[in-house]
Amino acid sequence: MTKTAKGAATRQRIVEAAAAEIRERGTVVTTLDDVCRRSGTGKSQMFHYFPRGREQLLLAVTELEARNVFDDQEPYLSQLTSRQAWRQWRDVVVETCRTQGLHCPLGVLIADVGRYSPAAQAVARQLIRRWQDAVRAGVEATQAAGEADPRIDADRLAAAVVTVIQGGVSVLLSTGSADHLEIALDMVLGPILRPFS
Amino acid sequence: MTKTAKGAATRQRIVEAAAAEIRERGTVVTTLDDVCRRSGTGKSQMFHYFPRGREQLLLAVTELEARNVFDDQEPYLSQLTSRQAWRQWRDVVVETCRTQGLHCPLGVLIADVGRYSPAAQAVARQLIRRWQDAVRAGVEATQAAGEADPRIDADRLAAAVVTVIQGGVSVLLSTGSADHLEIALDMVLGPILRPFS
DNA sequence: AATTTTTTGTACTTGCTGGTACATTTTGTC
DNA sequence: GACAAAATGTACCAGCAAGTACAAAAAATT
Repeated sequence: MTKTAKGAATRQRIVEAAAAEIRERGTVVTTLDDVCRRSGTGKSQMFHYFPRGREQLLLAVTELEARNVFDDQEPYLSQLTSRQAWRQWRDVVVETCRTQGLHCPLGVLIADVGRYSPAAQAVARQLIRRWQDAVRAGVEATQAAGEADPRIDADRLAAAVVTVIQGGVSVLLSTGSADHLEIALDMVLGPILRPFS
Repeated sequence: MTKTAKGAATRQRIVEAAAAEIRERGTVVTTLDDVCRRSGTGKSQMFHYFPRGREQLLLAVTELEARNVFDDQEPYLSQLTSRQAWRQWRDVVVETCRTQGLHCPLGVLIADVGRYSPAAQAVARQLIRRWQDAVRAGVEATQAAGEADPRIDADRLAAAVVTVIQGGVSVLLSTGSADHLEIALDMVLGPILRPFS
């Protein structure tokens, strides 16, 4: 489909425009024409690079956002070895969600897109999996460093963390407040934030 | 708008048909014609009882579902005084979500409708509030009965519980599995499920 | 029974959105 | 520079879904 550098650039512009549009206004109300306008392209390109149309574009957006979200967090996640690092990470997560508010890509992604196309659902599932793995690795590293109770089940804790984040974002979407996220995250992270004796 | 019993009945049929349709197939793909067909009415009635159209209907559905969800849970919630009752409630929540799966009205509601109309958002917010209040009352009752650690902050725990449920449903929607819900709920309920000394 | 109000049926309009057709330009290749 | 392939511009189509117009039937009111 894409054979030249120019083409690749155009394709990318389209995906990024779509992602931005969706982040700002939501999936349902974002139209292909909006995306074309924003990316400075026409329907022609649209269907040239995404022959299966809207569905295919949404999938590409989903993948892009999944990458973005993960790349954003990765540097923090890979250094979770001390209680202090955890505390910092907690703050980053809450703050990111709070400021991005309704535009939280992860929220939009999983809540919105995932439900309607099996392919996008698979992407969402994979993102959750990776996210959870990264958190689990962090827990294990902290345990290995002797900074956390070794009796903590790292994978269960990680599962709870991603669930709580997802829920917090969800509540944020309907209430506009990140309080729930903060409270629940604190509670779940409790065992690892508090010193163990 | 509605002056006679017959009219009220029709109006109700419309809302219920819409709710069912949305539960089964989702908000985005549900059309007014679908609702008319299912309720055995015509556009004429539709706009007679909901002059502001689709938006107004969705709001009515949101309110209906909010009532339903809460009425379902209320009997359980009001009797949360023993650790055993909590364990039972936990099972009911998980099981309900698991079997209802993608059709979970709460999930659909808050994730789907809430984001697009301020009015619906208000309803969602109120539902969360009531739900959280009920859980908090349960925690306090359990503490009063001497079955739970009095040092637990009831409101924070309640906030975490609703967050976790919301998140669990959200994850369920994209992964199809209720495992996350179960794990996170267990973890958050930990302090109240385990005997304290 | 007359009349006014409410309820309902039918047919239509309008606007938008995903998607297509096809011609034209640009780009890479020999 | 010729030729093929890729990229792009313009114009269009088909369908669908929200919403409207208006008249007819059914109830309520007197």
